[in-house]
Amino acid sequence: MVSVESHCPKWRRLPEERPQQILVAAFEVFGEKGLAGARLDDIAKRAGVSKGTIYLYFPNKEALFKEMIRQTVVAHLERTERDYEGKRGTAAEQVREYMRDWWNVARTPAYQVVLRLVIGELHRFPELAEFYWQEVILRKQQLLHRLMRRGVESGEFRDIDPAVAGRMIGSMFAAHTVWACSSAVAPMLAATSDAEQFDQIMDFFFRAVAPDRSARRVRHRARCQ
Amino acid sequence: MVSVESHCPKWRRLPEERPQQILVAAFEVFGEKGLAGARLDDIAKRAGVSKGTIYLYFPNKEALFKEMIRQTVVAHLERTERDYEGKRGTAAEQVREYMRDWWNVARTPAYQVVLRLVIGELHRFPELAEFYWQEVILRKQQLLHRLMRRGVESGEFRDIDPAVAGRMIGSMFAAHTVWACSSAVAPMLAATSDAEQFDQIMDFFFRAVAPDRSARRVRHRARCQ
Amino acid sequence: MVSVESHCPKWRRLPEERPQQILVAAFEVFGEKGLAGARLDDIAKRAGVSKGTIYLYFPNKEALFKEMIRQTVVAHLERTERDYEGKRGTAAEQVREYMRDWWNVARTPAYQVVLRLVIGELHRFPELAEFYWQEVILRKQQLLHRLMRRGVESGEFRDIDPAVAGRMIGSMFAAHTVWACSSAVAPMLAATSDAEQFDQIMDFFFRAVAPDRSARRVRHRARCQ
Amino acid sequence: MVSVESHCPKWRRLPEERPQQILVAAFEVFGEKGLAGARLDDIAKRAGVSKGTIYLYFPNKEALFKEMIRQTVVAHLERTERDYEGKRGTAAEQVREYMRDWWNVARTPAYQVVLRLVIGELHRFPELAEFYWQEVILRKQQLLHRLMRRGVESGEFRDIDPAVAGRMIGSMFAAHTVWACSSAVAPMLAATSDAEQFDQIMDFFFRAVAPDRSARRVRHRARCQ
DNA sequence: GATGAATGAGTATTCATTCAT
DNA sequence: GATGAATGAATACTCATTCAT
Repeated sequence: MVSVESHCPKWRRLPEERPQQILVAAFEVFGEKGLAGARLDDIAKRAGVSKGTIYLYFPNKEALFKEMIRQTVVAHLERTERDYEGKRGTAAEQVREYMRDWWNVARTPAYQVVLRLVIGELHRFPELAEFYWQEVILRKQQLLHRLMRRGVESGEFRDIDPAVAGRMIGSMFAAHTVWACSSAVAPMLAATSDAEQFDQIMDFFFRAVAPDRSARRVRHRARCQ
Repeated sequence: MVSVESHCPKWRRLPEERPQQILVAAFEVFGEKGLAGARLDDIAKRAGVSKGTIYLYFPNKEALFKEMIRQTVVAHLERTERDYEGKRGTAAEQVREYMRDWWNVARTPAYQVVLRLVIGELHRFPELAEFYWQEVILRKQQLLHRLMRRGVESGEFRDIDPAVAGRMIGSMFAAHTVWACSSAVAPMLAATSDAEQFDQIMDFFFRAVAPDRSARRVRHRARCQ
Repeated sequence: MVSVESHCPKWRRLPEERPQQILVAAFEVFGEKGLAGARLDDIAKRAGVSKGTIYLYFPNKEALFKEMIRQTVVAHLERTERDYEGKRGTAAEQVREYMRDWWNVARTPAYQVVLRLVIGELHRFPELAEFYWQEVILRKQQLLHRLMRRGVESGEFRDIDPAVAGRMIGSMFAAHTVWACSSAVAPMLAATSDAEQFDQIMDFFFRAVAPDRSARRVRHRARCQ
Repeated sequence: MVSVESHCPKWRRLPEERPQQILVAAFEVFGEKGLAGARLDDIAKRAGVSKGTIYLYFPNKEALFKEMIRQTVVAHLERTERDYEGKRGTAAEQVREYMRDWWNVARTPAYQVVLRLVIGELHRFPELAEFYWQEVILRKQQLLHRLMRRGVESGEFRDIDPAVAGRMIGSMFAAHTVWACSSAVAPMLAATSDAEQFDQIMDFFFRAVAPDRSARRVRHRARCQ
């Protein structure tokens, strides 16, 4: 978890855990109420500090919100980002393992809160959106691309564009994650356990990328770069 | 399009087009600012009525928001909901046609606005979420289930659980739609045209539900329609 | 008294006397507390309106302050600005009459409040300072210049630079006026009635501009232009 | 310069130059922002101490303000207050010399800052106003009275009430000084140099107090000193 | 019906003051 | 003594809601 002052030198030195307390409280309250709905009073109360103290560490409500997103996402990244390419196993095994990690993280209440906030309010903070894109989505997709490409080369997968494959599995994961935390569509998943959902997605995915019947070996084509 | 007073008898008769003007304006402003960020002044101004007039037709801001969602969704339903079972063609053809309709609707700016609002704020309005579930998601899924079941029975598709298949294609559609309107992940789709995205999803889907190797061949038609 | 909306079209139509009520209350509170010390709650209470109503007519506290100054000064101008040149009488008589008008106005509590505010806070509002200079000080001085010049030409006064004469009598008036409302120096004037003060100033002034002993007629010199 | 603790025993011993540092910083900040506009943070920062340290030497912001005024004024007094009665020269010469000293001091930026603060905010601090009256104004006027009385007795001046003469020249000086530092009326003085202004005031003054025509001639010396 | 002036509760933000270290 | 983190009362400003016209 990256500490606060590494991002913005204008915030004062943290005299212990104050910024973390505040961010934790902010996470809860923003998660419940959204950006506009959250009251600084509530955040302060939940953090066990006074309202003024928040302003000692964050210049305003928006900065607090953005830092909360940033830090949660960073924490998430650090928890999931490992080098899967150095690992042993078939490409399929690696993809499955990587997606399982992602799935586990995505089941986290914290992740779901961030996800809802990201979808609902990120478009108002372009730099934050850019950060999210660069550090979260792009990195995830790039790793997936590498794994898929290896699988294509080894003949485990058919000759699918890795970017398309990454997007497809990403889309299924993202939607299932949002649905899981959205009351509106939760009933759709009610009868299916988390583990089943994961297996269903992976099974669906592997079938879609399974090698064509006739060709075990795939020719490297131009678009695979 | 369902008229306003059918939902709530306490709203007065519509004496021309007042409620529609207001809802249209509300749609724009809520879409830009979200529920909490939208100001009734702005909605009134954009609707060309006075702020007080809004209260002649809607008891408060939340009701206006809910009615806007409801009506947009209803309009959307009416535009897409047709009986695909009576149609001719293979199950795959019918699925593809149905999904194309859905895709076209989902590309609509209006739909994307609703989608963002739904994800961000629907959890605060349980009855609305219930309505959304019943009238949008469930109906869509049930139709898909029927089409899938027919395809399975006819041997066009492998023996997949129709609910799972519906969920998978739904998840891909939903995520691609959200992404298209979310600045955070928009770059991921930038290089791919709408038509390509649709084809990629459908191709991916049909491969995943294709009958097993040993079973009878399914005629794949030129997938560029 | 110039009405409010003639200055700034962005303020809404005044639906009777609302802006005046507010300005009158603002005048009192600002006069007692100064710009920073005045609370909008107090102004609203004293005006008999709610706090929000103030914002219906004035975009913020500063604008209210500035408008109050502007309007008081304008009112003052309209009360004093007459054409003294068309009047009959010697230049000395006209000067005396004009200064008496000024004196009377300057004794007004309102004027003293404005004066203190002007000296204390005007330097933060350059446009307002410019307005004050153009509309109040410059106009007064220019009229004085004309009167003095006539007196010099007619031989009633010695060949004094009208600008200097205007500045001198202005300085005495200004200081006496500030002193009268300043607790710090009020004791200095305590023993002297208003009428006496006026007579003393005028007597002092006329002696200082009295023609030189030897010359009844004054030669027009270059600097009198 | 009167040291701090002679005024208020509750302030602790000065352990070097701390209080002076603070007062100097306070002078600058109060001068720029006024009483209410000045922030203790800024004063502390400019003094190079922590905010808490200010409270070691001054019980609160107002006391700091008052002490600053007091000390500036005292310093001013000590710089100008000399015994002019023991000096040689005519009364007119002594008046001129005394006024020149005053004028020089009044041109000081520091004095102008104090002047603005005094006019704008002194009315809220009656004891400070009393102090100002006793120590600044009264002492100045009394010395002027003595000089004037001597001049009247010697026939240099006409038989004018010394208090009135003192008030008149004081009023001209005060106003010119305020004007010089007030953006609102600064243009009025722009074309006239400091030295010219002084000469104009003194010339105007000496003419107004010159002995009547019939009385004995007063030697007017080259008024350009 | 329609208006828009009026309301006042609600909230972000500031800053003088305190006090544990 | 000195610090500066913490406090929370104070206050400008907003905006959903009401209601007299």
